[in-house]
Amino acid sequence: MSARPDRTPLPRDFYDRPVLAVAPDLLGRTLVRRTPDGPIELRITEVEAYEGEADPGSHAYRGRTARNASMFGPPGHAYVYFIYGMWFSLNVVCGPPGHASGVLVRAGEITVGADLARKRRISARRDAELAKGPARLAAALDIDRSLDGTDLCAGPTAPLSLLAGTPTPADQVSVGPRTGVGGDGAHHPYRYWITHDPTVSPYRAHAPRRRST
DNA sequence: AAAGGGATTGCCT
DNA sequence: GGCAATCCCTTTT
Repeated sequence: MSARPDRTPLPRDFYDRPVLAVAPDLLGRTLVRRTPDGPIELRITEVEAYEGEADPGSHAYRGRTARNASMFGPPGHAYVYFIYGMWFSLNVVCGPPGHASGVLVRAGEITVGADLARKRRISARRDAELAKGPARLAAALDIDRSLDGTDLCAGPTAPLSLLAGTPTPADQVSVGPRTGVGGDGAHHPYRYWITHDPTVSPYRAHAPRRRST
């Protein structure tokens, strides 16, 4: 028999570690989004690590701005950013204060409130597509910039929390290069997912860039 | 299954 | 001004 998911919030010190330790440890954890209509819960199946100011692929690379301020704050908080004119994505801030590292939550399985998620994800054909990809995940859970900076360790009245859930054994975790980042960083073990999980987003190589005229 | 282009706003140089 | 940690639809294999 499998153990029931642990409903205890992950403690602050869970996040106060190097991002490459935190990222794979987030797989299988439970993200809870509390909406006026009811809770939506998601089991995390895919994540990507961003190593702060030293990482060319990170939003923190060019230093602190109003947009990325949450990444420079204390660990265990959300960093939500707006991208491509229409989408939001959720990051979990980790590492000691000032490191500005975080984990992009890329995909997951909706375990509670699929009916609520589906209202915001009309185009999803199957339940596995509800949160397959970072912007889809944010849409399914009704996450936008108003949740930027949310304390993920807070109690059951918080709009967004991260519970211990069920950690994923190392032999069920796959590792690969990040999407969209070339050069040296491409070889680092930055992207983690639960092997063979149907909710993991398909790998896409870096899109070839078109020349401007 | 894979690949390409359009959508659409905010941010940084 | 140009691009961005993307998605979705269409076209092609």
